[in-house]
Amino acid sequence: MTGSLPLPPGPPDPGKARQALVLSTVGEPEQLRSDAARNRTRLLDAASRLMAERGAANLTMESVAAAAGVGKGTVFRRFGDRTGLLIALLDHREGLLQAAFLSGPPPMGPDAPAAERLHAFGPAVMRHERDHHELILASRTDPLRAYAVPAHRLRLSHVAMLLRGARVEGDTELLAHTLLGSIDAALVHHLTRRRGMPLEALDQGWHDLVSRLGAAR
Amino acid sequence: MTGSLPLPPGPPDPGKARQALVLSTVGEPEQLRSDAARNRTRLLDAASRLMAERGAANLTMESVAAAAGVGKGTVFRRFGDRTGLLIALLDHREGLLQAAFLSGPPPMGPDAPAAERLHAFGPAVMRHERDHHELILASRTDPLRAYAVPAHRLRLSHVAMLLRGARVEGDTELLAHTLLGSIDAALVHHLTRRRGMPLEALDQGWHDLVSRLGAAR
DNA sequence: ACATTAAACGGACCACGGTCCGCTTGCTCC
DNA sequence: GGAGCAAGCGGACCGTGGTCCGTTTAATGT
Repeated sequence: MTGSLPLPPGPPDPGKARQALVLSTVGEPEQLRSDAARNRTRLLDAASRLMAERGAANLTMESVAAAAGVGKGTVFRRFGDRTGLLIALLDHREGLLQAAFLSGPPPMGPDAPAAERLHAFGPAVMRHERDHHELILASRTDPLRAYAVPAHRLRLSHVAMLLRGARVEGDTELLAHTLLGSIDAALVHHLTRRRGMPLEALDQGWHDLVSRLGAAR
Repeated sequence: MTGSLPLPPGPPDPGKARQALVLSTVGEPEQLRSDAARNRTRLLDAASRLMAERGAANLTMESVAAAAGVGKGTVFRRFGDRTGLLIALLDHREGLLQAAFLSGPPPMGPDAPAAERLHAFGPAVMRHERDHHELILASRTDPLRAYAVPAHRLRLSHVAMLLRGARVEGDTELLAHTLLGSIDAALVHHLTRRRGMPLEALDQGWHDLVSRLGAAR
């Protein structure tokens, strides 16, 4: 989230990085000049519409700029590059999922015991990924970039927290990475679409894995 | 491996897909016309040299073609696209690793018990990835493509086999995916380079994970 | 109101990946 | 060794991502 511009604006953030992560549910694009803010929303709307019409693969920066009625340079200034635009777009759609596990009702939300929340987390993420796979996959041009996306970092710290809450022993950060890896969008898509594995089998695999790591339901 | 051309030549493979996977240690580029074969090796040599000189990011298809003394079209004909070239290049370098776990000495090779082989597998893969991270990361443009690379499929079926050999219960294919995901090149690079985690901690995490899945050493 | 200035804008420009198609060349079969 | 032909070749061509820089504009201070 944060819609932080990849390079142009630099890091004006003095000392609240930690809070920024916690608060980074869904994008507060930090203050922009009025014209810039207006163009930002125009661009996201245009991109969203074009993607729905012609698919992510056919989404060109120039067409987005034209549809939003701005110059191409403006798109790059705002989002850094094509991937940045796609990530910003994706960001818009993470709100519900994040609300569900941060503050929603049990079993995902904070009123359920940690182990239960953990068990509920995987299936919910996989369904979210199924629903947005085109955008997610399209935004994965650079394999390293995914780890820097705030939405991913939020998931990671959330899972690590749940592991600790469920009294799972060991390096919880590493285990969280492993758990998230097992429900990675690309893997899920590969297994369900190309290999024909039903999503329920993946749910089962998730529960099995979580249990083996020591978080009984 | 197999260096099978992504699209142009089509699927002339009648009914030995399974054997092909098993045999696909390191590339037998199926029979090519003499000039094509010669150009193929020239191209791989040129690409390898240019990559060493200027880095993977600066490797352009045109420069490779020029360095090999062929036309640009030839490069695309042979490797399909840039990613195909990078994967073919990577293929060349997988030989030692594959030999080590397919037919090398214990603890990786076939003369050790399955659980022990499994424990030895992770650290070996991670070191291989560390040594070739630039090429591996550069070849990961399309997140789905990685699953289709024969080297990956070989690792997958190998790990699944070891899991069965170690009498691990459950969906071994799914578990193998999870295990491989936990030592994915991008993740390892992220954790060691960007997060400063020592590789030994990842080794430890691997042993821990394998043990929790039920393969005691 | 006006001056000042940093930020935003936009489109010409460039480099690279990928395609296309007319030409050439190495194989196979007589 | 020659004919026929599928495979290979190469470079002109095109679309798109990304950069650059001269111009415009919104905010701020007086």
